[in-house]
Amino acid sequence: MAADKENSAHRSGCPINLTLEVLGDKWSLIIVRDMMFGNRRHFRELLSQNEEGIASNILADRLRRLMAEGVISKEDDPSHKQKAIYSLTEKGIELLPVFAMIGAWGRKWLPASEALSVRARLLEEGGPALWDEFMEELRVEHLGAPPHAGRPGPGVRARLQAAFEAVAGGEENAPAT
Amino acid sequence: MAADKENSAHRSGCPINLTLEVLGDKWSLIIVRDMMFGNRRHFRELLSQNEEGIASNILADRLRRLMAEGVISKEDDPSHKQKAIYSLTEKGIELLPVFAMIGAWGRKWLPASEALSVRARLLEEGGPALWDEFMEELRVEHLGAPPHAGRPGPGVRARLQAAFEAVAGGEENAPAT
DNA sequence: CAGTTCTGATTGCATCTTGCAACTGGTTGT
DNA sequence: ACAACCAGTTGCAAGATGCAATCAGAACTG
Repeated sequence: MAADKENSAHRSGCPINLTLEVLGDKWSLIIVRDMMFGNRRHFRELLSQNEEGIASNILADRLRRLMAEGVISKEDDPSHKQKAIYSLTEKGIELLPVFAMIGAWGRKWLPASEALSVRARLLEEGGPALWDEFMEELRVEHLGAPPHAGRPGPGVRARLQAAFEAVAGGEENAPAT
Repeated sequence: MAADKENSAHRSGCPINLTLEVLGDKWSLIIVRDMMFGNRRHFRELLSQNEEGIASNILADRLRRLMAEGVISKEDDPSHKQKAIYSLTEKGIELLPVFAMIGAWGRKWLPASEALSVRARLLEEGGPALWDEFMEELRVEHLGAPPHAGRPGPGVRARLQAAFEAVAGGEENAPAT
């Protein structure tokens, strides 16, 4: 049923337009963000731990669309017959630079909260080198790629999370790890 | 001017979420794209020369929202008592890196047409240096900033347009200058 | 100076999308 | 057996979108 992906008559062949046709709504990128930076992989995690309060039918619909577009994938959780694990594909992982730029713009021009801006700031300051390191990490976690040798210490997400908690600790309840 | 920007009860203070609340729909970025890369400054130009066929009521609504958010501004055209000129603000101009990243992703992962991908490719290859040059150019055109001395030859948009026409010339009718 | 065209929009209406709350069928833990 | 948990689905109201027609004022055209 997901075989018909190309026949849906795009508005135009412009790369920006095509991207907007896939991701141009208020929820799709929020879900990818939670998977990427919050490491949420199950339906319930994406539903209940979502900062913005997504509805379950919207979540189900967007997960379906993102799968059809090949941005994420879904497998059975071997430990729980009923649990599904959602993963980013390479196509999804490579949205990281887009997030970095969007985060930088939002941090500069919109009333972003101090705590939630820390990740964006670090990602911006780290530049392409940090993005590459994070993307490598995501490939290990989501695609099962072999881990890079000679890269000890906490991963990029752990570092971003630690920085967030250092700022958020005193002002609000920190979300579960 | 837009004094009531903070009171609209955001879903969350996350920079990515806030950006999506402003630009997360299928048309807003299309309009900014046409203003930025197509140099369209009038309602009619944005309406009739739009590749994707935006409806006039949607265009009017989005122009209103983008103005309320401070991404664009509107002035009277002195030559025509009825014409309005829309301009990018600094906030709007600084969306360029976001476009560059979105364009790069769309070009790589979606079925973008050859001709319409050329601009995205050049923007990607040019990197931050080219983006800065283009943003300076936009500041001159849209904000009335003094032009940089010692930068002769065609501007960035003209170069992107020339590259587009070189590819599109043989396969389709080129849009009017 | 009448008629046509051009300007930036607005209106009505049908259809698609979104949001909320309740609910389902099955699984797991006690 | 029973409650809690899992990934969703369903029904319905409200809002957003798309299309075509229309509008009023300003500007060219003869």
